Amino acid sequence: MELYSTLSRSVEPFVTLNPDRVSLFVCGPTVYDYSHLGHARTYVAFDVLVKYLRWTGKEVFYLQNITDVDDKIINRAKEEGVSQNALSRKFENEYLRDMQSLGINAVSYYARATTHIPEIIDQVERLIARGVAYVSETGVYFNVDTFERNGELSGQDGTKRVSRVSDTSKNNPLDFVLWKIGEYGEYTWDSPWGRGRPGWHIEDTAISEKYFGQQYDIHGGGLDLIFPHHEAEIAQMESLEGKHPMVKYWLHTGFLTVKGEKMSKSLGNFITIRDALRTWNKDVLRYFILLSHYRSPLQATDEGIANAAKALEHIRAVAKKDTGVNREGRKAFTDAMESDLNTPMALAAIQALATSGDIGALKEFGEILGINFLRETSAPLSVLQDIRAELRARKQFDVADLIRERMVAAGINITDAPL
RNA sequence: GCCAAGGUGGCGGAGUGGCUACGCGGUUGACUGCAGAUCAACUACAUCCCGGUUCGAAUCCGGGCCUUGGCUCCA
Repeated sequence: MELYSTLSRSVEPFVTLNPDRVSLFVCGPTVYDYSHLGHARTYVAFDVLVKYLRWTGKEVFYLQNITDVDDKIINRAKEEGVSQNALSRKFENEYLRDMQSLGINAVSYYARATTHIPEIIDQVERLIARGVAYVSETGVYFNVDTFERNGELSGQDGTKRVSRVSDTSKNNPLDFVLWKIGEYGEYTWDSPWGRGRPGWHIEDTAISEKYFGQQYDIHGGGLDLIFPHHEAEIAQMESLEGKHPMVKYWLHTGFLTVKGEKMSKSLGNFITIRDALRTWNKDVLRYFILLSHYRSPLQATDEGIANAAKALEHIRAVAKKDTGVNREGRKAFTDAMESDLNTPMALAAIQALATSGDIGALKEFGEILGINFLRETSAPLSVLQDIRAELRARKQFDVADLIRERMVAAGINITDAPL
C-alpha cells in the first residue's frame, strides 16, 4: 500500500515498524459540544483505512484520544452550571453515539486525557530533565529553540512566524505550554510544579507513548492540526530520547466546507452528525464522504449528498443476481485502496462490480467501506414480495398495487420487474 | 507578510506524459398491466492564464491570476 505523508509531502510505500502490526493514533475530539460532519469526514476516512488494513491481514491497534480537559470545556461547564466531568462525559457519550450511528467502529481503544495524568506528569518531568523544558511562574514550557527540526511538518520557518500570543513568562513566544499552573476547578491536579492541568499537546504524546512507545506507524487527524498541535507532538516525543521519526506517516484529512468555508464550530456553519442523520442514513453519508479523496476539500451541499444517495440507490438496484466473481473489478477496487486510499476510484470499481453482478465482492468490500451495497431483504419482506409476484402473475393488480402503496408509505422502496 | 492545499465537462469527482475514469443530470431507444426501476446508445465546446521542455502535457518546468485553509482553539 502507498500512503501520502505530510512529513515527506509525497506518496510513499507503507512500511510498518512491525511487519504484521500497525500502530495508529488519531486525534480525537475535544468533548464540549456535538460533533459535526467535518468530524465525520475525518473519522470515516480513518475507519475505512483501518478496516482495509485489517482486511489485508494486518493487525491494527487504532488508538484515539479524547480531550476532556480544556479551556472550552471549563468555560462551557461554567456557562451551563455543570461540572466539567458531567459536561465532558456527556459529550464524550454523544460523540461515541454519533460514531456508532455512522458505522465507525474500528477504534481499538479510546484514551481520555484525564485518566492519564500520571503519564503526562512523568513525561513533563523527563522533558525538564532533558533540558528542553523550563518552569516559569505560570507553568512549564517547552523550549522550541532546543528542537532543531521545529517546523519540519508544517514547512514553516519558525523565525518568520509571528506569534499572536503575548505571554511574558515565556522565553520565546513560540514556546508552548506543557503544564498550566493554577486552579481550574475540579480538573486540577497536584504536580511537582504546583497544582494545575496539562497543556493540550502533551496529552497525546503521553498517551501514545504509553501504548506504543516513542515511535509508531501512523498519526492522523485533520489538516488544521498540523500546526501547532502535531509540530508540538513531534518536538515533545522526539526530545525524550532523540528517536526520529516519531511517526513516518502523517495522514491529514482535508476540510469539509460549506459555501467555500471550512465547517467549524467557531464559524457556526456546522451541521451536526445527528441532524444530518435525520435526513440521510449512514450509508448515504459514508458514500458521499468517500466519493472524494480524503485529502481533498469536500463541499457539503444537499445536492451533493442527494447525488450520492441516487448513485447508491442505483448500485443497489443493479446488484441483484449473482453472476460470480469479477476478477478485474475486484482488482480495480484493491488497486484503488492501495493507492493512498483512493476511495473515489474504489467506488468506481464498486459500480463495475455491481453492474457485473459480483455480489460477494459487494458484500465484502461493503464491509470495508462501511456501506451496505445490497438491498436489505428481511424474511417478512421477501414473503410480501413473493405474494405480490404471485398476485401480479394472476393479474390481480389492484391488490398488488395496494400492497405496493402501503410498502412505499412505510418507507420501503419497491420496484417491479416487467412481467 | 510567511506556509500549505487546490483550480478538470451543466454538477460532483478521479487521473503524474500519449488511448481521459466513475457518478448525477440531459437526449434517444428498448422493456413495461400501471408507477418506478433496469438495459442500450448518445451527450457533454472540460483540464485557470501565459510561456517553456517534448514527436506528444490536465499530467513535467518557470511566471502569473484566483479560491480555501494554517500562522490563536479547531477533525
